[in-house]
Amino acid sequence: MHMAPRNDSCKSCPIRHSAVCAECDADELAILEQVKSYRTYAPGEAIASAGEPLDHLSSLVTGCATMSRTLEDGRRQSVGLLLPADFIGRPGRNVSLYDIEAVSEVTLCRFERLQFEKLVRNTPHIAARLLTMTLDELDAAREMAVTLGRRTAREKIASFLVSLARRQSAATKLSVPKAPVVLHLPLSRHEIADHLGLTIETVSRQLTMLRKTGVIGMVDSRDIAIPDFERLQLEAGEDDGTG
Amino acid sequence: MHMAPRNDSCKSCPIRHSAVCAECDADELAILEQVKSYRTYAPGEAIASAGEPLDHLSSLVTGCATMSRTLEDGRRQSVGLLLPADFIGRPGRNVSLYDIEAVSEVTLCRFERLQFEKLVRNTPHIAARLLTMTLDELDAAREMAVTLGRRTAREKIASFLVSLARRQSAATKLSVPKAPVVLHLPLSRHEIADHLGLTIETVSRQLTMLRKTGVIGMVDSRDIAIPDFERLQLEAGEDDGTG
DNA sequence: CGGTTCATTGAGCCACATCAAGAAGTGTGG
DNA sequence: CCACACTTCTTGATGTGGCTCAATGAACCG
Repeated sequence: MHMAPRNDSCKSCPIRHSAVCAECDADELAILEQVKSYRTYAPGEAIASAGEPLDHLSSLVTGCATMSRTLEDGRRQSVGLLLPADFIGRPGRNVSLYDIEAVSEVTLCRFERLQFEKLVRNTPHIAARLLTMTLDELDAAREMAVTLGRRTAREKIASFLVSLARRQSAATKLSVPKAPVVLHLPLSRHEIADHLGLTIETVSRQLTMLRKTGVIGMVDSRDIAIPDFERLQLEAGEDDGTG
Repeated sequence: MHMAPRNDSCKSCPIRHSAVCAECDADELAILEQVKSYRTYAPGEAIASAGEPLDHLSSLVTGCATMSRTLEDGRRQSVGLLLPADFIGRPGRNVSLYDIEAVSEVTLCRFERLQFEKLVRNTPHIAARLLTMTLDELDAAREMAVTLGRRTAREKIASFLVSLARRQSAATKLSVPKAPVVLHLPLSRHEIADHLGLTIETVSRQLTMLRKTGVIGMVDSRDIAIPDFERLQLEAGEDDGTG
């Protein structure tokens, strides 16, 4: 629970143009500068817990986190993978419905809840951006539901790799990853399993199946080579709705 | 594809206080009155199709619809059950990502897309309400992900009944359904199966299991009696995140 | 009445879970 | 530098929840 970098300028912020502040002009940014604060979390550290108060709203600046629910008997399901620019928390609610856990070292750009809610009310650029981001998350959550409900283990793994590759290349401005060569997995097998509603053993087995059939290559257990992205999409049983 | 009631007054609208217009004042309502139009759909009729243009945004006024995706080989997964007050369509996108299908006779209160987007920009009460509703849908979609990914068939069925009972009693202002006695299922076995990532046979079997163990009673195949709501919640493996 | 659709029930099977055992990496202390 | 513990990943053997296939029943309708 260490405080992080003194307030860096928003101008040099890596998520300046993709986070909730993306549409803000210079004046609005100046206000954000005044009320924001950074905080970092170590890998494995809890950022929020289901049912507990969450009195800051934040943007994830660097690192990776998961959002999950654990049932009484220990079954866990991830409901979202948080990457840079993703927003954490819900304006209008001071309790988290999910556990949010840092997977790698995470830096958040935080706003005190009441202050941020006031900003949302008074800053149309923030409200509009927040709406757009929430709608995008909703699409992603529904896509997840299709995967969890109807895809096979193999398709789930392939889908996961595809969506990860897409998000990674979106961050580097290539909307269609032509040859991302190698994809780094931010999650362990266990975390992937929880994300896809599988067990670690099934995740491991399906990854080796994909490797043995040449769909992917494995540099090491966390780095996946994708020689043919379209073939991977095919394995994912993708149906992007444009049919 | 028949046009529905001439423009009824918003004042007598059944979803006046729960739809996207809920927070509007009299002046704002007057504007909505001018640009809205009603349309009804027969049971089974398509309201939108995945990948096809959707040039109206609407509120569902009466009836019930599903939102789903069908994969090439016919596997179908519902990603949402649309009931009165629910919003259909996404501002800023003119294509639907999902099939939306009337399950019963449906009446929509529709707005032409560009007009509505302008309203969102210029009417904070609408923008704020839309954000709140979108955040609620996001919570629901994530809850769905937990159910699809980690609950057993029996728990899925019980969860579904619980959430249906909650939504039904929310519509009638009781936040905790004390004894809703009998719950009407708006969906067929097939539609329930697609909603829960199961087959019709499993849905049928689990319903009879719940009946045989006394958790529910069946008036007929579409009407379920719930003698003890808490017991049903227990069967659902509910973990509402509050502790 | 037959035809059609929807729900239930049974028998058998299979994809994925569970249980169990290595293997490979990583960090710590001597 | 190695020995050891510990964690993560892989692989194999076996079990099972829910799917598939198939038949029957029940409601509706022309």
